[in-house]
Amino acid sequence: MVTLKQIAEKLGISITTVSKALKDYPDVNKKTRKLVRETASMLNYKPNSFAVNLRTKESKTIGLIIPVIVHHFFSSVIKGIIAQAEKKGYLVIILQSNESYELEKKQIDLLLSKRVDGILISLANGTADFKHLNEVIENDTPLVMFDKIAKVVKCSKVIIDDRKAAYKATQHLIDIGCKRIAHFRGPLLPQNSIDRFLGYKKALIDNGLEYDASLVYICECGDMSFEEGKLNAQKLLKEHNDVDGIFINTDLVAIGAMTEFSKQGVKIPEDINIVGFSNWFMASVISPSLTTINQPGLEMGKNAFKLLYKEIKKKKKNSDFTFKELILETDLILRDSTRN
Amino acid sequence: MVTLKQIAEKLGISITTVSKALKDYPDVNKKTRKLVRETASMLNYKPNSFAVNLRTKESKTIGLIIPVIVHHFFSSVIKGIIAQAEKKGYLVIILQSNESYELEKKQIDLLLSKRVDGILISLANGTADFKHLNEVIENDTPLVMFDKIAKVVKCSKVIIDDRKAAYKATQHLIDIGCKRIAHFRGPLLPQNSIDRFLGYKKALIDNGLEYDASLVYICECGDMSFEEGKLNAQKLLKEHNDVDGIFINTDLVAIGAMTEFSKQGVKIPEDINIVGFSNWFMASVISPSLTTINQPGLEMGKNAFKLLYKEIKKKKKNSDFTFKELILETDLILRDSTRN
DNA sequence: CGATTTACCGAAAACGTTTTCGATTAAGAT
DNA sequence: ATCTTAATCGAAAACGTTTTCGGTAAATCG
Repeated sequence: MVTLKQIAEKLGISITTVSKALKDYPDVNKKTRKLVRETASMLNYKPNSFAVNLRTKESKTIGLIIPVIVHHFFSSVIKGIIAQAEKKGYLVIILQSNESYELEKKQIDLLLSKRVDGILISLANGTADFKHLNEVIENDTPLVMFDKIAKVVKCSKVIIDDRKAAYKATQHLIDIGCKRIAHFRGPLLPQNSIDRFLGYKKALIDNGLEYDASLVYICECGDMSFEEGKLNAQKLLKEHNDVDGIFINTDLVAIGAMTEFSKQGVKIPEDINIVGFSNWFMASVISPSLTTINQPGLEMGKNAFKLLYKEIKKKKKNSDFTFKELILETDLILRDSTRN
Repeated sequence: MVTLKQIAEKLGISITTVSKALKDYPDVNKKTRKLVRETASMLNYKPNSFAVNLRTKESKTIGLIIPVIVHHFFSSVIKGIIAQAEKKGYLVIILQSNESYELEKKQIDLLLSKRVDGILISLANGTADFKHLNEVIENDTPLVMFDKIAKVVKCSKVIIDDRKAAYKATQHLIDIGCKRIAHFRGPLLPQNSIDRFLGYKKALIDNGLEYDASLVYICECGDMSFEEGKLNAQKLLKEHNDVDGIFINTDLVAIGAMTEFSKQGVKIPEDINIVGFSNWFMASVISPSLTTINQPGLEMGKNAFKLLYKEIKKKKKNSDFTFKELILETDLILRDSTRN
């Protein structure tokens, strides 16, 4: 591997001058600059990034912690982040927390010890304690959270208005005439889950419908899944035969439920109307296609990186920075799982 | 940020001793070792990885270049790689080539200049030139390719036997009585596409069926997609009314085709039997569910990293290394899109 | 008791940059 | 001829670690 020193020796000048020439410093002769550049590219010189990192105290690398990777929404977010980061010359290290708080903690530590320039995170469902995140902030490492966030932590965030979106979804069910609307809410903890539930509840009450807690199905299992949808559908059919609409926390669960319903001869949307959440690609492809809320993963990823980037820049200039909370718009996408 | 120097000063000993104590060198007194460890953790010391990298000439980081991220198979591969890497203390930087040869080239350069310890890559559909890959090898950076590989390049590889799998898929169509079997082969270039086509062709010939080139549909567009399936299905219906089976290059295209068929009143599997490829999760969920070939993404990712890791280790020890080509098993998964 | 071994410690070089601060020379001004 | 200014270069420190190689003192041995 060729170094500045080798170029310097070959040209009979100092390392300093070579370094400055390559960075186009005005205090080196234009002819020398040209000469240096030429021999550098001739020798295929590439700066040793380890040395550069050490000297400049930055690695042009950020860390990303995400609950799951094999997931339409999250992989879209990843794509958005990587695309935006590449534009600004940043690389991204990806870690999967697997919805585990313990792993998440370790991974934060790992990233801090690697001295990444910033951290992007979407929380695991289980994290209720935020010491590790505050450690990042105390460490003076820029941090931005997206989608699954903790409101308490003082950092920038990019989210959707889950409550509003859930309200919109439920309102749609009411508008098309549903009277008994159930809700599959998924796990208890994450803020999204809570907010979507609250939006659902508020829509019912605002429209003069009774809120019945027995119509809300919680997921005991750790991860949202197809199976969960099937199980909840089975339970629902046993316990309530008057339900005519369901607002379901996430598309995959909705698809599981639909599979179970069609297996048991329950017609969608004739017998039960279903609205999902996220707009997975799959939702447009199954039959009947699934009415759902569009969750803009790509945009979320891009914006999360943009916020992080701003903070990194500010930190470098030592100017102070105020946290932003960005709320992205969502749309209700009408399809065949709800009647018009 | 606390450094070795600060610990040394606090304890009145040398930097050397502190460093050695933290690495449990036998030539430092056990009491000193303990003392150093304690004050280090008290001061929350974390080694400066920039300095460590520079000194040890390794970053414990590998690069991964992948054509697309939002993709069931590829995101599974990513998960496998990350999981395995984490076990061995490696981090992974992910880049998306977006099926573009130009981008792929730039990204290779980027990773080399970042001095990653190794590179994992699945080729873009368009890459027919392999200079950039040979550059990696000349650079003495361990390289392993997976799934979309170039046979010519001298490095380790992990793949499936696309030809055999395609043969198996086509044989299944023949076994259930299909006489006119079409093939949607996707783009021309990548090796997988070629091999799957060859497997399809060989199965026909081995079974005494005529190979008809007009039954093979190529994709003009760059990326395999749902739309491509629809388009090909439309064309097929116009051009050939006697086709009773199709082997389709990838599940997403198959699902697009099925959507078009059911829209046009063609019944599956009664009128046309369909076999896909990859076993996307979606394939099990749509109706009718899709018979397909199981492509073990997670395993592929894990094994790709394992091979890379071995090579990295060997390189460190300066012992020589022979490239391995790992071929993973695939299964035909019978579902409702083919009759039994 | 002198010689050898053992246990423990530290000085210093090295990794390859970046950047500050002088130094030198030549040109221009007086 | 002297002084100022501009143009061009380089020495050296610094970033924080790892590791080699000696050095000292105490312990062991003959």
